[in-house]
Amino acid sequence: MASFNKVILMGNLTRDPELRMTPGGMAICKLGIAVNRVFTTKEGEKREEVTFIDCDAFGRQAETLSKYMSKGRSLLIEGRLRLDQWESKEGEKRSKISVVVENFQFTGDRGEGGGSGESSGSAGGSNYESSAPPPRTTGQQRPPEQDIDEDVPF
Amino acid sequence: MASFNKVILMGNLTRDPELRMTPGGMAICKLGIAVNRVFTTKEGEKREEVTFIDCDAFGRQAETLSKYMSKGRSLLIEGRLRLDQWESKEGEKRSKISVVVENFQFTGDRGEGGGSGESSGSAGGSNYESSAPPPRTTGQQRPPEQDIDEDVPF
Amino acid sequence: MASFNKVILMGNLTRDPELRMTPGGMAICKLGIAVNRVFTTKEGEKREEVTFIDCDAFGRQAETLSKYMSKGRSLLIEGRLRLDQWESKEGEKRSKISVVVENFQFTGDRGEGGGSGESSGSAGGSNYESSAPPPRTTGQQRPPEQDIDEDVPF
Amino acid sequence: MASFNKVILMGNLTRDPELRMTPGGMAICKLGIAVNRVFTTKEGEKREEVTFIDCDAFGRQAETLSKYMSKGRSLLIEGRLRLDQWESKEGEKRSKISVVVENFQFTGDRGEGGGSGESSGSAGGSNYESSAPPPRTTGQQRPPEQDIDEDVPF
DNA sequence: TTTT
DNA sequence: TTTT
Repeated sequence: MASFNKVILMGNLTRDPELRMTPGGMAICKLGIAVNRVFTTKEGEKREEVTFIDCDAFGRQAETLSKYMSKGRSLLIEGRLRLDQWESKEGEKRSKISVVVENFQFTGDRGEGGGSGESSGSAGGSNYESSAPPPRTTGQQRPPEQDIDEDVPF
Repeated sequence: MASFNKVILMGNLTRDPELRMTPGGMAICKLGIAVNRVFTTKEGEKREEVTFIDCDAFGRQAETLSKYMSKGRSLLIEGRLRLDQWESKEGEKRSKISVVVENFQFTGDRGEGGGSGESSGSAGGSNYESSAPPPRTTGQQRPPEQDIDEDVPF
Repeated sequence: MASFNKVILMGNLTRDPELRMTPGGMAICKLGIAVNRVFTTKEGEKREEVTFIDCDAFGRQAETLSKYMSKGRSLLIEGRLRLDQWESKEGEKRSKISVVVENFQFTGDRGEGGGSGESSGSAGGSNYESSAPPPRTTGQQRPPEQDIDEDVPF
Repeated sequence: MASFNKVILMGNLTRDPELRMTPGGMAICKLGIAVNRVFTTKEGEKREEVTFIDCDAFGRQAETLSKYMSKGRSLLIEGRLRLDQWESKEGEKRSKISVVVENFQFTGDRGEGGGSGESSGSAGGSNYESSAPPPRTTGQQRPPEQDIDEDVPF
């Protein structure tokens, strides 16, 4: 029953981010990323293998990504695998693996400096002895409100 | 400037969790975890290397961990490294690396089933075309409120 | 140009492992894993999302997995995403994301104890001052071929 | 008994790499890395938290890192936590957590392009039907010693 | 200070 | 094609 689902990818955007909005008003940013792997075969030839994968970011992360990212840029993504399943019009079952973005880092291959999907929330940790010290962590997606929610997580 | 800090550990608690409270009312759970690594030396001897590391969880995660975990139990932790620095009374600089827990999973070595540090938050992803589709993800620490926060994350 | 491709999954096998052999004599183990995610919607309903994903292990790891794993068992996998692309007989482009296993851990939901994809290699680290100190790490999944190549890795 | 120990860090070197040699002739590269985390406190102040951590790489990886890295450069490291324990001359027990490097990627904050700790080994995966199919993966960091051990990994 |  |  225990489960874990973590993906960490660094690569380059294969196209400009696409920002959409759900009927419910949630921003979604659709990204395509290419992750290269260079390796040498047993015979000593150099080869490159590319993994193209689609990623979805949500909420404020979606907005940030669509605002600052563009085709070709380098990005580090942390997220989880998600399986989408549907039926084609011909009635065949189809499915696709993509990545749900949970966190990201701009990585500066073009010298863009390092922005991140992290943000609000306070220190967390070393200084929690101080007066109002809500600990915190991986950002935007974990606002101060996080500990308001009261029900047991399982 | 880009940076990333991710730790994923699975091991056993070396002591019962200790629950504390900050002056500001934030719960902190202090954990000790032992992570074993078995390897075979060049000479063919089997050896075991143990890494003992202290971890801190916060907020509702702290409460859940202290409620359900105990010495010896198996736990999967996701978090980040944190450095604490201080001076000993003798005036020497001291420092210590620990782990700030961002997520966890009970792993059932004793058949305890799988609870998790994940919780509230809605679907996220496949069903975002639906009417009220707030995506969501890694849990407790990312409540629905996550996209309320408006400032740019960097 | 920098890239990174890491997946860490824990879940249950959806079928018995399937062991194959390449023409070149390399063992391949094909696995299907189900990774569950339980979450609570904004409206407070509990839901479960499952990600089914195919994984391939190679060499001695393939043999170990096929020998000790079976449908339903729990497994922790570390690996990388791989994209396979081909054309259907109808001439349509098809592609599929799977996971190449680089390391694994048996996780004991059924009390199976903890075996691992790690093996041979010596200490590495704390004891490297000793006489024969070749450090080592993630083992088994790195077949003999790997150390043939002697030149600079980039 | 199941265990897992994975660290992924991206940051900047705090000093030039230091290359040493063990009595047994194994190269060791000692690195200091600084990982920054920027966050906003509950009160809206921006703060930065830095984690300094020491890392050791071995074998050919050690040589590559010492050859191409220098103070200030950006690096992505994958590895595991290791605990060293000793006694001070005063007889106190001391310990220190560091990181054993298992893989790395040069990350181009200064435009250095992307070298990597990966190397030799062949495709792995998509092309394993071909004649010479040794799959491969995380390379270089796994010195020749690793494949000496032939028995089952647990 | 240490767990399986 | 699907596991707990």
